[in-house]
Amino acid sequence: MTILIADDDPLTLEALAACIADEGFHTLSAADGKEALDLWSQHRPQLLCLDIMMPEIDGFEVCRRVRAIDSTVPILFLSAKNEEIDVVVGLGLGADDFIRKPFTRAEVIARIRAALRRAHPADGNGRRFTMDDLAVHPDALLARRNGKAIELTRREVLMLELLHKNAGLPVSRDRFFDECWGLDYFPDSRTLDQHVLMLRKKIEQDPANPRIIATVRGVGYRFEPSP
Amino acid sequence: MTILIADDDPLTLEALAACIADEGFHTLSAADGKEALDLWSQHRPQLLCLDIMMPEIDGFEVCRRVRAIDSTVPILFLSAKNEEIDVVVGLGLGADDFIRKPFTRAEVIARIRAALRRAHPADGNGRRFTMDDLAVHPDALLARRNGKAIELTRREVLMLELLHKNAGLPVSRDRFFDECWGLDYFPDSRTLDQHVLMLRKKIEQDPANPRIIATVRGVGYRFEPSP
DNA sequence: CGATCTTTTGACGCGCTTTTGACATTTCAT
DNA sequence: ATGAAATGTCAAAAGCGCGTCAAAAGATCG
Repeated sequence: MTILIADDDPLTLEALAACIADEGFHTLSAADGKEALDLWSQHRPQLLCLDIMMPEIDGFEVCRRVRAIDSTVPILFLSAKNEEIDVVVGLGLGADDFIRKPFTRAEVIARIRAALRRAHPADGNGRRFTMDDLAVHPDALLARRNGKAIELTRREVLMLELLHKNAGLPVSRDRFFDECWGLDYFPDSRTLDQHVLMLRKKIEQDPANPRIIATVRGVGYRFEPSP
Repeated sequence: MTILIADDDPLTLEALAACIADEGFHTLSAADGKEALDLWSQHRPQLLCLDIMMPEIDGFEVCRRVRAIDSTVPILFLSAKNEEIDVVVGLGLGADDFIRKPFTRAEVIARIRAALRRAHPADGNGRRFTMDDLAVHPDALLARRNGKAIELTRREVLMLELLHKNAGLPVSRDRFFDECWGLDYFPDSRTLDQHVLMLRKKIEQDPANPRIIATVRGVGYRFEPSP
């Protein structure tokens, strides 16, 4: 698996390359947009991490030209400012994610892996877990009971994964928000309940008597595996 | 659980300490890098929140020196409004997260909890204590006798924890209110008795002859472990 | 742009938890 | 034994968390 990194600051470039290489990926390093395009056309890496601000050809332009030829390869942007992120979204460049500076090692790796999973669902096809008689395929956004498929949304899958990871223990409402939404997200009202409601309607045999997602009043919810 | 905070601005330091202490953590406050290092080596807190800009020894340097000895303790950085953070430093230093000023109370707490979860994945899972033949799982809001689950409310769990912490000693009614309700709470009437009544009904084999929660007339209640 | 799916929000009601006050019972000092 | 203070008990009231629905807002895709 090869990853192309482009950044005009040599120190950042080197640090990023080291940290990505540590995880077992091959890395290609480009110091500007032109070099990035050259390396891309020569090696066709499986993922690109582009700094936005680069001399001559900036990250946006690299993205545009790559997208003209390959509309599926995952492209992540590195950005220092919030305005830049807005631009990424606004331009509809087909960016897959952005990583805000300053970033931590763990965050970079996590976002790269997530983007790769989305791009190559086949690699994760084996990934699945069960909750009682429900088989959940997180990458396919699907669950199955008795072979019958149940479609799930991304957030629903995240919630099920979190519950499954903590089988037998209650997961607090705060943790749901932290891990399924984001550390800086604090919704006002009945958002979480609403998602639980939808989930129960989809995955419970009898949504009025939930057996997979139990309420723990004053705390949150719990998945209690059947014996 | 002890958290070290370092910031050279006394107002920020105090505000942070207050909001972290409110969540039930112990806090150590340092006004500069040197003090932070001293406190760290004396107390070995479980997490560090470091301001980056500090006189003499800055946050990065504190991190470097701590990391030289402990490579796993979570370290979060506080970064001022428009401060550009050195990406390379962040990547190389093993920073666990960055909190940008101005931050909200909820965000700080969420990031601290997330970092602690990553560092101690199993914490809370095994938390339990026994009171005679009753096994109490405080995080699950559950107690078990002979494998049979007894559901508890949060307040009931707090009361049992307090009694267990003071096994063999009477706990005054005032202390119950201080530790299970709040320091500024003074109920009018039979609130505490009522809760003891409910607890006994739930957890005593014979609620009329309580063996776990004994009354200490004129003082409060006591848990006397069986020999 | 509009169509559709997902997510968020506000209003409302139910039921569990907590609080309260009336009254019964126990305990201890006199 | 007797009365006062402390605690036990009960049932009703108050408070609050959660479930539910419908509608708005936002995202996604052609």
